Amino acid sequence: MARSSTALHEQLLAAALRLFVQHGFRGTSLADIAAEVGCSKASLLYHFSNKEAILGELLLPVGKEMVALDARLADLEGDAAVRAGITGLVDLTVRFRQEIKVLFDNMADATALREADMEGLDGVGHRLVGVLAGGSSDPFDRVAATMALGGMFLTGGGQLEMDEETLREAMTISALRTLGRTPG
Amino acid sequence: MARSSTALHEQLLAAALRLFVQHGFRGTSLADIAAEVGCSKASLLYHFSNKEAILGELLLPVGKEMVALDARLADLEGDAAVRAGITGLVDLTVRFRQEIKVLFDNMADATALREADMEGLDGVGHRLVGVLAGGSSDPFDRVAATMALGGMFLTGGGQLEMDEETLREAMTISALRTLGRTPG
DNA sequence: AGAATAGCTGTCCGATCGGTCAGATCTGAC
DNA sequence: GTCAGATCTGACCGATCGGACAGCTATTCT
Repeated sequence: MARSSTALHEQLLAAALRLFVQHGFRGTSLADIAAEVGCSKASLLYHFSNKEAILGELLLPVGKEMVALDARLADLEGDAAVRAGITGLVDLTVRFRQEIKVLFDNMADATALREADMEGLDGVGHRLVGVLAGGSSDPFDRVAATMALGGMFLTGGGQLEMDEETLREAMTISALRTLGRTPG
Repeated sequence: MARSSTALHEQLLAAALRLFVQHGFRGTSLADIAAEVGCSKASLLYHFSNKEAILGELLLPVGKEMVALDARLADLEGDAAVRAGITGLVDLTVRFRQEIKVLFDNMADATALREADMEGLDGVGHRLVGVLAGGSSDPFDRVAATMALGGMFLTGGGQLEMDEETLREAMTISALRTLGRTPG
């Protein structure tokens, strides 16, 4: 077979993601990942320089998109910012269900992300809460914003099996409600 | 000093909780916990038969109260069940902020809980979603319920520093909104 | 055909981890 | 004082982990 090597690389990534979601980063050994795809541990370390590199390659796309969303929201204000924030977060959540769970579980371990150009990722959580709270620093608004944000992440990471369209709509409307805003 | 031994026992529990929240169960070593309170690893293992026993002693109270809440809700129906569910969850979340985070991070590892009389804990999450969804199996309702539930757990586990009364009120109202219900 | 390169593996290593154990120290009861 | 039991500790052990390395194989290029 011609490009079976590249195939293995992505098989390993998929297996790692699966195992990281199930057992956590620290709860998954290199041997586990290798065994999942039926290759040797040494072969795994041929494709990835070390364990953190797997995590990095897995989370870099999500991280980049979160930072991009964050930057996009910085130009907006008030109601427009809140709605754009929810739309963007719902989109991210639906597209990267498992990755987001892994990302937030292992934020502290993901040194690889910070060693990339991802320093911007650190404060993104707090800034998103700020946006969803409509810029308000009122405790009530911030709790609502944190709940909307947390709920989306947990719903996305959860094993809810339903068609993407319904999930998007349900998450959007529920989040708007949590923030005390009417849909539309 | 008289009962310094009992004091050490609880110092160890507090240190373990702190470290489990920060670095996770697997990311915390027995040596870390012992060092945090300045005693030897062997002394730690004198107070707790093994690492899981620490987790168990830390999570058993929360687990019991979650099962108790679950049982209490089983007798209710409709709107009353939803509101009692939210009240109960808010109460639990406020009282056991950190423990809940640890509980959900390490549900799979917490064999100790299942070895206690806590088998009832397994399905409690799904049942609570069912209650908050008002018994409905509509996908929309279940997403909203999951978001309200997830939001509360994440808000509670988060490091939001605010007075307990405000937090209770904000969480209750936000959760009711998420579920499309009017407060009061 | 032969060289070179990429892909893959078995084997080994140092570090760390959870846990054991025999013994030191301390305490209160008599 | 001394005895018993509780508390605490240093030293040690087997297992596991992340990672290094030298070599095997197959493909591709000249």
